[in-house]
Amino acid sequence: MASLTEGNTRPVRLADIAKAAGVSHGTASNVFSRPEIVRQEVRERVKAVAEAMGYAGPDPKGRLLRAGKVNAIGVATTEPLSYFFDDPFARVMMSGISEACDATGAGIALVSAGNQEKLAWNIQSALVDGFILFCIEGGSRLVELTRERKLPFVALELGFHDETISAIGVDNVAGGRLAARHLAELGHRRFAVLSLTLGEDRTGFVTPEEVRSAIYTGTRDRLAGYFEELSRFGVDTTKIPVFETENEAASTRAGLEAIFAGGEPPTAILAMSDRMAMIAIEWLTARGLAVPGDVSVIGFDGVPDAALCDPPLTTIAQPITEIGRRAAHMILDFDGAVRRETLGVELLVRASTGPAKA
Amino acid sequence: MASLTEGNTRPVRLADIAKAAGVSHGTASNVFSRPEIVRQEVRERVKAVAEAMGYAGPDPKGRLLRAGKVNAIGVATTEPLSYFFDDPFARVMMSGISEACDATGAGIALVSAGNQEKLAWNIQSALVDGFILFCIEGGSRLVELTRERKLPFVALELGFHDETISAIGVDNVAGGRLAARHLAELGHRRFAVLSLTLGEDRTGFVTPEEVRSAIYTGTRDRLAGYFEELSRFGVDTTKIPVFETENEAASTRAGLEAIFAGGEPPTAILAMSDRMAMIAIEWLTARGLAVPGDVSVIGFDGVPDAALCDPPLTTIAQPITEIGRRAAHMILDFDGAVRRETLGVELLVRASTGPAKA
DNA sequence: GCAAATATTTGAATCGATCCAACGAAAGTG
DNA sequence: CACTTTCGTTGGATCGATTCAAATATTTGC
Repeated sequence: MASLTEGNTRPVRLADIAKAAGVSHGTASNVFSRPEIVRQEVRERVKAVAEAMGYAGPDPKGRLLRAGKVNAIGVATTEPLSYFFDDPFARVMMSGISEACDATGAGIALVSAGNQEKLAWNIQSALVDGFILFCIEGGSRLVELTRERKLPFVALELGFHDETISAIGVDNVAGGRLAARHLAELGHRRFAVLSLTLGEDRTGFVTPEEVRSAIYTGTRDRLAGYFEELSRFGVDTTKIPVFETENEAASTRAGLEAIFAGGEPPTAILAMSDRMAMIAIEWLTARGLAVPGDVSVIGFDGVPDAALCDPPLTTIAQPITEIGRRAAHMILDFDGAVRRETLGVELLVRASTGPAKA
Repeated sequence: MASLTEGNTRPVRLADIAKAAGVSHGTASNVFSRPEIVRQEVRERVKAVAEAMGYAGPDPKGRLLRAGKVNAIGVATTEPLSYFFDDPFARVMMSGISEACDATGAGIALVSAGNQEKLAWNIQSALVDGFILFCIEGGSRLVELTRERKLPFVALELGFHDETISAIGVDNVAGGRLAARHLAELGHRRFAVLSLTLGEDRTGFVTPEEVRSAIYTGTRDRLAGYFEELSRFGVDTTKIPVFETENEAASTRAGLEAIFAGGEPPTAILAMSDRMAMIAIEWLTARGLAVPGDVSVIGFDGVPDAALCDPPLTTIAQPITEIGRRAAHMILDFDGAVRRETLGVELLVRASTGPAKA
């Protein structure tokens, strides 16, 4: 009856099998990891014993310690885990990462955490060979934490001006210019910008000084691109309202309210993400303003949904999948070097932009 | 110069720190894992030494072996990894899983493999505390492989009639009936079915005998639901063409071609997935057939995209997020019991179904 | 000032495998 | 028949931590 009571018996280990089969643990190990070097008779006996004892196969936990390599790359963010499946930008990026991982047989471990403390723990204890960081918000902390693990990592979006870390991003200045030129050439002269965050935990209109001292250089560069190009067309960029949102519905709508509360509403909106752009289109339409009849809207990112909204969104497309693929390869083929890659962007003209109203 | 040559020096271990700081490794370990029980002076000294020597913190690989728990759940499929981010059904499901994992602080490891051999290896070596299996194709092999790991696991969709494994799925018979009744009540009498696979690696029209011997009971049950309900309305179900597809564009279109090649085209299509339903709508529209004017189409799943297509899809909605949540909890709160849960489905009437043409 | 109570530290044991130098046995060679 | 190969097997070392009973140090109480 003892055997019945001890229902919670510990699992059989390789050593147990070895002893029961009367072979050394070295041989038992070989039966599973390099069966070809073990004599057939022995191999079969050991396998039979393993089967009989209910052995689950070599435990990866043990193997891992010896082998050193996990064969998985961690993708980390400060957003909740569902971000990876809900956010269109993240999804396309993950698709690119998946592709590279599939090709090499590596796995993907998703790492995230709501609060700071858990984030630290999760980064510290993730079983991965390297990290890809989604530097959305709280990015600097994420980078610090990851740096301490002393594993290879890449930051997506060259958010911070830190040349010591590997990063992949797009030419934000060029993207900004492309967007601005497109609208300017359509005759627009009154603009408003829906901006991504410039620092942490901020929202609302921003002043030119705040722009200059921005932590997030990605945001700053897009803005710089917009402004540089618009000044060439003689637009007084100091008059352009720039509203910083959290890249979601509530703050974006608040921004639109604020922007359109003024006396001279813009005829074109430069949104720094497709998400904001789509929210803007919805808001404008609901307000009875025609897009692009009354107001033109241009996005940034080039997520698939942007092609499907009504009207289809004109936007600056990033090579999102390619960024993901490259990021994964940077980790998978890590050689110790710090790499910073900047990819090009492309203007995708669809139907949300049109000539300025006369 | 020796120090320069040995650039590839092995990383510092906890034991190195202990020695350098003149404490036992037990104490060194405590400094990191239970700092409160170490005298402040010692704690600070050890931390300083660690910092100076460039210690990356306790290696999770080592910790893991001792601790035994990974604190991550594996989600496995035989599809490529990108399936998790591309497929709408999978995405919603993952969202539910993420939610549960976020709440408990667990991580998610994505496991997949194109070929059989890699699949086996990936399942065997995944560092997880349990598995959630997406039993799409090759599901039975996936289940066998996973069973051998002797870790808790749940199959999504009670695909196989194996009462010994935990599974979560929906009442497919009820779903089939709901769909069939809806169309029958709209006056339809000529149907065609776009079916998910009944066995492995199959495609094309299926005979009633094949239906009876189907491996995938999910598919079989939906079909059974359709047929049971339609017979009540006096429809001769033996005349209904059932075309098995691979749930993607090419084979679905091939099915439609085949179905509409016959003399008496159907006025309503019962699709076993929203994906096929949406492909069908596209195909029909391109062919000049109005939906639902000429042909009504009903789907199955209730993925978000289905609400957005044109016309919005009438479908049988599964509580996808809830399934994901429950699956994750089954692993996270595993108690040794085999659980089989069947959730209800719901008819979502939108615009892709209408009265049969007089 | 001394015993008891409490706070720290130690070091061996453990987690579950893989690797590898060394060794014994069988087979091949001149 | 002695001598080298080849093939299989052995068992100790190692991967990098955590844990815990025992040893030692420090306080506290009287």
